[in-house]
Parts: sequence; structure tokens; C-alpha cells
Amino acid sequence: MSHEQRRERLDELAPERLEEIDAEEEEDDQALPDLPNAEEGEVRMRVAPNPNGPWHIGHARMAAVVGTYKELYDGSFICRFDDTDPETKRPDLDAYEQILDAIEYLGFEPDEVLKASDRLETYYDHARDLIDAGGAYTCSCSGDDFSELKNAGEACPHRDKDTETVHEEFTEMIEGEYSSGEMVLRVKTDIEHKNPALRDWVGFRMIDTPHPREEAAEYRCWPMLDFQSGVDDHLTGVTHIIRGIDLQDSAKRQQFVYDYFDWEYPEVIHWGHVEIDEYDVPMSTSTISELIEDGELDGWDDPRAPTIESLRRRGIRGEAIVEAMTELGMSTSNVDLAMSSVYANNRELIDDETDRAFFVREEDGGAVEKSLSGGPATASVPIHPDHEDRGTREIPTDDGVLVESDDLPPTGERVWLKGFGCVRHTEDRFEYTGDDLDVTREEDVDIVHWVPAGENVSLRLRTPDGDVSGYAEPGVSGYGPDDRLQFERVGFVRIDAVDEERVAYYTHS
RNA sequence: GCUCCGGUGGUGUAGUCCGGCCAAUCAUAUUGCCCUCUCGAGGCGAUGACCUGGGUUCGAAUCCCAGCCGGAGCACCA
Repeated sequence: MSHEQRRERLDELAPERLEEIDAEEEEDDQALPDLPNAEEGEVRMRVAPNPNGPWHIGHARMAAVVGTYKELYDGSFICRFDDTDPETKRPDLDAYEQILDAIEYLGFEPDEVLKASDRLETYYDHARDLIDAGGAYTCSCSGDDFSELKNAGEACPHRDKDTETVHEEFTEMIEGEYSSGEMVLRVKTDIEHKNPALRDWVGFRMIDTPHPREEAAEYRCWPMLDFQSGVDDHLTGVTHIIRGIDLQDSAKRQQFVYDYFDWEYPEVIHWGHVEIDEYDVPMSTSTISELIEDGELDGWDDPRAPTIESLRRRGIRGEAIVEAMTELGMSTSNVDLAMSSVYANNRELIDDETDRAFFVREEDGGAVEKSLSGGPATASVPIHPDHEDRGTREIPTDDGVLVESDDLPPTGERVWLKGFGCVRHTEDRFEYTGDDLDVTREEDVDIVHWVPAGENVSLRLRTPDGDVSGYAEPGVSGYGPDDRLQFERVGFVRIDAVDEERVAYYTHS
């Protein structure tokens, strides 16, 4: 009995048991651990990308996990662009939209979209309150000087300024009266804290370079991540934060601000970094960006680039990425994501609905042309082997065929041209020897794919390992951009372009 | 140097809080056979892991200590 048949049978006998099984399966399907202190309907999370470029695959993890938790808890999530550094992590104006697109591609939609660069006044207001509470001071120490004092556990002379002076100097910061490096606003924590990373950290600093967004171009006094993010998380009602281990100390830093304001800190979960196999290109926004600039990569969607846009163009479903990412769990140690896991998920998603076709690669030995003697004038192959009702592909053979050189049998030997029949390789052609499939089982005749030598369509296949050109069966001309096909014995592809040149992107085997 | 984390098969993960039901789960990977006119799908099987050493205990992947290994922070980056 097949799986389907068993289900149908069970449905007749004990429908309630079938429901139970489905419920269990759904539960088992979910790899993510429970969120601490989470209540159904009350969970609010955020993804907080820096829009300094389109996303690489690693970025997808945050959206995948946050989006999945949202669904799991019937909660909500915010996409907040933490674009508070116009200089070293300069925002890319296109990236805001590209990131939102990436989230949508993964199958999620933020309940709210915010840009930190729109919210400077809010941060200033809170800084003023913090100053009133004695929790911050302006400091003109150089970075090196302060670092030295800090490491020795000693306060700098500015720490005891009176509130009034601090307010004045902070106002001057906001008004842009200092240049970069001249003045910062520090959050007063514990200068002797045993962890040097937590001692009196910088909340605001001056940046001379204008922000690329017109709306924010006039600001010169910018909050640091720990201040901005800490304030925003509270103000936007975030209940659960997920972030990388590189931000392990952030919660502890921000806790000082939360204490001054008597706020309750959200639950925090840290996770390790993700590394991905199968790519020669490092997963780093700046590196990919450089490679594109140098012409090493064609763009963010180059199949060799470990980016979201690349996977999308190759025809990977966002859902497959989400599944692979949630399967990684929430461990604090670094993890390696095997692309094969993404591919396995994707294959499961698309195999059933994807039409089959032949594609002969013009590789190393090249495609080999052979004329045919005997046999039917057209071959007939199912569009999908598991669904005969979808019909067949009729492929003409009168002009001979093309096979991959690897598939060409030695002279005198036979090979089975799929959908056509068995042929023997003579000096210069294939002689039809029959259509009894038993030879493939009993006499070890290989079954191979082929295309007509005359009527075929040239196609360039772009793969993570470079481009491959070749010839597809004529029916492939009936497919347009975004259609998926499985080139039998080659792999799944997504048709990308059909105008001047026919191009497909290789998905996976 | 100071301060935090973490170490289960090739990869990811369950189990660790509350020790026994764990000669350790599931997925992926690799692989064998069956089926199939694909190297896809499907079916059945195989491979392969508790970092090390002590301790506590009748019993430790699980608790304690030490070591080793790995990661992270100590930025006027995010």
C-alpha cells in the first residue's frame, strides 16, 4: 500500500486517528525550541538589518527564524533598519527595498517597518532623560586615552560633570558643533565592572559624513547600536530578541539604560555564526560587493555568489531556505549549513510539479552527433514520470541525435535513448535494435538522454561552477522565464531568459 | 591581559535543567539492494557521535573539578 493509499484507508476507518497523526507530524516538523516566557499572541520580535547591501544567505537565518516564531506563536515582527552609521557601515539606498524583497521571498511580511535614521529625535529625547537621571555624560577624551583609563578601571575627568554642562554639550553635539572624534556621550555604568566591555560605553558620537537618506542627511550626532537598539526594542514592544554571539554583551550594556528608565529587558537568545559549504566566495557583504565591483561576479544574483538573490534566481524556493535555517536550531556555537540540506528541501518542494526535459551538455568532449537508422520517427517521453496524465513530449528523430560524449558507448555497443529505444553504435551512426526495455535491466544497457540533432534549442546553463552551454529538446522553447524544468540526468533548472539567448540557471541535482 | 559563551556521527539536531527507560533521536550526507525508460522520486538496509582525564554514584551524554579545543566581546561598526 502506498502512503496515499494508507492515508485514505485510515481516513475511512478512523478519521480521528488520521488527524492525530497529522497534528503530530506538524509538531515534529518544527525544529525550533520554545521561546522562553512566550505567550501565544503576545510575542513580538524584530529583525534589525543594517541596510549596507543586499542579503547573503546567512542573513536569511534571522528572517527565517523570526518569521517562523511569529507563525508559531501567532505573534508579530518588525523590520527595523539599524542604519545609524553613515560612514563605516554606510547604508546602500537600494538595500532597504532589496532586504524587504528578500524577506517576502522567504515567505514573511513584517508587521511594521522602521528606519532608525527616522527616529533620531526619539533617541535624543531619551538621551536627555538619561542625562537627567545622571546616567550619561559628555566626554572629550580620545578613544585611546579613555581606553587606557577604562582598562585600569579609572574614571575620566568628565565623568563628574554637572548635569547642566552635560546638557549643554549634548545640545551642541546635536547641533553639530563638534567634529567627528571631538565629543561623545557616554552611558555611565560601572567603571570598575569586572568585564571591561561594559564600562562606560559610548551612546552617541559625531559623524561628519552625511547620511545617504535625504531625510536624515542633516544629522551629525548619531547613536551607537547599543543605545539605539536598546531604546527601540523597548519602545516598539519587542518581547524577544534573537541576536548573534558577537552581541553577547549588548544586553548587559543596555541593561544599565533599562535600569535608569526602570524598563524590563526583553528575553534574549544568542546564536552562533553560520557558515556555508559549497561556496568559494566568502559570505561577507563587503567582500561580495568588492568582487562585483571588480567584475569577478556578475552581480548579487550571480549563481556563484552566496546570496539570497542568487538562490532565488536559481529557482530555490524561499521555503526551502527557511526550513534549512530553522533546522539549524538556536545553538550558541557556530554552525555549518550544508547547502545539500537546502537542496533536499527544495527538491521535495518542486519535484512533483516540475516538468522533465532533455538537455545535452556541450562539455569537455562536446556533444556527439549521430544519425539514426531504423526506429520510430518520433520518440515519446512522459512530461512527468510519476504523472502520466500530464501527457508526453514528442521528440522528432529524423535528423539524427546528439548525446553527451560521456554517454556514447564504444563502437559496437548499445545504449538506450530514453523514450526512443535501444540503438547500437556503429562506425558513424546509431542503428535501432529494438524497443524491448528488458535489455536495460538484463543486459546492462545504459539509459541516456539525448536531443534531436536538427531541431533543438541552444541554451546556456549557469551554475555555481560556471556556465555550461548545450542543447535542449525543442519543447523547451515553450517555457518562459521563471518556469522550472528538470533536465533529466542533469538537474533541476529555472528558465531565466528566452530573448536573444536562452538562459537557464541550475538549481541543484 | 581581562570578561563571557560553547564542545553529541561528515553536517545539523534530540536528549543535558529534574542521572537509570540512551549500546543515544530525527534529518541530511555517503553507501548497498529493490523499483523506475533520469544520476530525480519511491521502498528497504548499512555506515557513522556523547572533547579528555579525574571525582560523586549501584548507575553519568546528563552532576562536580581540572585540562584541552573552539567561538565571542573589551570600537566614537552593526
